[in-house]
Amino acid sequence: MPRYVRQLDMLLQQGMEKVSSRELSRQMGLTASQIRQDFNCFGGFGQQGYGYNIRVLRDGIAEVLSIDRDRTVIVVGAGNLGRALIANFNFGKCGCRLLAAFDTSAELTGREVSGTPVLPSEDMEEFVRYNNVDIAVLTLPKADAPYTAERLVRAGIRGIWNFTSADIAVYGSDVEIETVSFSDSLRTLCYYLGVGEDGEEKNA
Amino acid sequence: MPRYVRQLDMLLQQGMEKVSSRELSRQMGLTASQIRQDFNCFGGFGQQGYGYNIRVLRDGIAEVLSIDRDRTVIVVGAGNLGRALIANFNFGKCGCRLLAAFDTSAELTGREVSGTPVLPSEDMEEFVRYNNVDIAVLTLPKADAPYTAERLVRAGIRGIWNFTSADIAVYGSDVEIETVSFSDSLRTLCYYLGVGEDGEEKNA
DNA sequence: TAGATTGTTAATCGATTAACAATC
DNA sequence: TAGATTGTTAATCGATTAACAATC
Repeated sequence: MPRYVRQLDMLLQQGMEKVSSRELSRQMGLTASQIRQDFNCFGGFGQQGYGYNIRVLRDGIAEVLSIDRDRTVIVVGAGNLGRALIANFNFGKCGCRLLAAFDTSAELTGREVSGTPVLPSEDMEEFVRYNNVDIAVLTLPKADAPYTAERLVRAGIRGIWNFTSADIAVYGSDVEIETVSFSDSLRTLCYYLGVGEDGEEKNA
Repeated sequence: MPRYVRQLDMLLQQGMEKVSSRELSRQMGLTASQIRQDFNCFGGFGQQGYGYNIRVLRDGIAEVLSIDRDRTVIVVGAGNLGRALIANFNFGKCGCRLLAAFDTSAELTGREVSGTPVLPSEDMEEFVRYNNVDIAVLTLPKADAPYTAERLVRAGIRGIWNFTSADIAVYGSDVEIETVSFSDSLRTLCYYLGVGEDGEEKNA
């Protein structure tokens, strides 16, 4: 579903105003049928004989998906990955506002990265409580992840965007966890490479 | 599917030898039924009344998925994200071998990052051809992605692991593309946060 | 033999597709 | 009116689940 938002954003950027299910189907590799059905679940945004107004549709989906709700975010771990996200990732595009980053290293704290302050890890809980932070981005060493996640949950975090390969279990609390698994993704790619090599099915 | 490999690897690391479908189902949040069915597609690895030998099962799945085939990899773009992957991501775990990184910046080229040489972008095509590189990791600015992808494809790359938000279209060639979309992932997280807030369905 | 757990079939469920009437 | 394109229903397909006999 988020793919729709992404694609529609892209079309908006290109200055397009309307799009038909058929056109989108070509762009996204889905059936027109499926797209119409999906959009219809969200309530009727289309107009027969015309198509969909991209702006209206995009905001409608974002609304249903509760994107664009101005979530507050902190990055925990200002290593290469953390800094990459701070500097290059557009949090605003997802309705999120990055408030600060945290790190344990004295070398990093006190500085700013692309306008985002890097604060000492000790202040994290207080910051989360005081600023009512919604989401924590975990970009720290795997070993520190479970412990840090626990601290965040206790401080009242609502969602964890987990970039470590540690699997974060948060029993009992209703904190949402979204894990970005690089190895799953790379393995998927390797799998398709393999399929391409063999003649589809078996071929010892 | 790659999740199975990841979970089994984890169990191996913990020194476990066997696992039952029921146990795995609890760990992974799936039905035991589903797991048995999945594993059966790969050929019978289990033993009634005993369970599955983790080692045998893991290698069996990896075999079918054509993981562990010793793919060669280069990282294209040695910015924060590229360096984060070079330094922290375990390519070997996915059956991949990182050969080199490439960048346009003279400041970076010639150096090494965690033992991986960073080479000038001009040499990329030759390197890909000469070393028969399978996979290119795109961790460069979005604007440079399409052009660079084209160069790689012409040089004979077989798969692209795309970390940019550009969508890489490779018409005509059979190059596999796997895109890691941070914004899709974050939006998914935001969506679930929203669902948690409302009383499930409608609740204006 | 008794207990555990798989392999496999049949039943259920949901998602995708095809088709077409409704309507702009 | 004619053309385009949606909204929506019905048909198809595949994936998930439940159940149980086979067997270690």
